Amino acid sequence: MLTLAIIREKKEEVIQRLKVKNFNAEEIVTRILELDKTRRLMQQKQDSRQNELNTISKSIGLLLRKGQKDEAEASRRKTTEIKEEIKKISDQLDTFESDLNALLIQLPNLPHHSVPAGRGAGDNITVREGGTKPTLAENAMPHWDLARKYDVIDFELGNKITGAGFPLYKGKGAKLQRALINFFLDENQKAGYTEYMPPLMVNQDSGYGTGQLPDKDGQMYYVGTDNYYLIPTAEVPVTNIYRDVILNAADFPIKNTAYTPCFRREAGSYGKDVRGLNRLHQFDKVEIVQIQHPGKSYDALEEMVNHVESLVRKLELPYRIIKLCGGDMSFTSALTYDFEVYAAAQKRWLEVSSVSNFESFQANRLKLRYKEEGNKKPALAHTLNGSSLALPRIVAALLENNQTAEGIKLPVVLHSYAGFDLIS
RNA sequence: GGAGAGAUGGCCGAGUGGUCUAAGGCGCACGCCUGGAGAGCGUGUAGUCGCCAAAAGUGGCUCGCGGGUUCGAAUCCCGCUCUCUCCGCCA
Repeated sequence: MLTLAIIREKKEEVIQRLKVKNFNAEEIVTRILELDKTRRLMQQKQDSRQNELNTISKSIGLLLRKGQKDEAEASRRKTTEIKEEIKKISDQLDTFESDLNALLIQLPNLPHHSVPAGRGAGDNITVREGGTKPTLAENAMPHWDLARKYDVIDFELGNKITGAGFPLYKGKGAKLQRALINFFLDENQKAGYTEYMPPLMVNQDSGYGTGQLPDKDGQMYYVGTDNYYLIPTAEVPVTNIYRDVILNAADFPIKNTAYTPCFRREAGSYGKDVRGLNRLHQFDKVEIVQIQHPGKSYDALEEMVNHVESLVRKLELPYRIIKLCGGDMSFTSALTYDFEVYAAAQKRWLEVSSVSNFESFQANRLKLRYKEEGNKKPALAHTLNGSSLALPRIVAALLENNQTAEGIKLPVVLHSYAGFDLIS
């Protein structure tokens, strides 16, 4: 969430910049500032009364030691009123604080200055494209038909075992998953990322830390017996490593990567969006996370984009990099680049990665800070993450784009990882 | 799942109702000493919300978390979480 400090100091700028995200913050910001002002006044009152009480208590101790019982008794009588007042103020303060917090949580992150205004996907900007779209034969099939033809993914069986959106990979289909995961992790490691294998369920604090809770709890699978959530992305556990942590400036950059299955309820999705591998309830993804010094986070973002681009190029897929407009960006992001690959049989662009800088928005919730040499107070760090990459849509594009009369030809880079070069 | 023990600062560890403003040690930083290093000596060593233009200073809060008792709680009471030991179960 945004810091109170920035709202206090740059009220108008906050309101203006949130308009880029089509968010009218005027009313909330005004109420926040009012509440904040009252809260501070009340705290002053409480602090001074508490100070009085502490002083009296101490003097009672001294009087009793000296044996002056009557004086001690007189002091004790004075405290009743003060205590009542403190109790009253502190109850009010609690209410104000939770009201204030409830409002703060509603404000989305400020978009970076370079983010274009816009309503939705139509206003996004294509930064660059790469690769070449293949020319497919007349009878080219979408990946769900190819998956059946070569018996590599069984959607019906997944349906039987669990339900829709839980495919079952088989034979070379399963091996291809493993190959892609290893390929991505190896590439990430070469780029300086440390590999993690985190828990797949997280507690409420972690869900709150990265922003999935309280608003998007309907998007996560919830294990009520133990009050845990299945992770929708490795971002949640891997970023929460640093919850309530104060780093040294010398610790930057922190670069972590993790492969995990991801679980998403995807309530409300339907139609061609969910056909085949296009949108699943369980899928595999390799994630990269960086914790950065605020002054370096945008360099890190570019570095991450370039890295993800190198992966897509090695897979020989036609792709485009898109800078999201304000209206299409997530609540928590300050700047996001999406990667899309072209699935030639569906003739659709499929999102395979989303690389974002959250600046201090997540860090504020996480209480993730760092200390600068010579600086007394800790400051919020910046967090970034991106997919590198999400598997199902990559597989969809690989199947569709590389279909030939002989079978599906894998890109060279995967041959050694998969142990085969053709699915037939 | 059953029984028991425990949670104190960066770390170890003392503290069972009132100079706890948390002893002592280790670590770290700085200074003195030294040709240099070490040893030794000295000083400092958290977070957070306020007040103050800011620094300095200063008030409140924080001894796992949340309540309670009391003029006063690290210390007493209740609830929760987590850790450890033993038993049971188990890939």
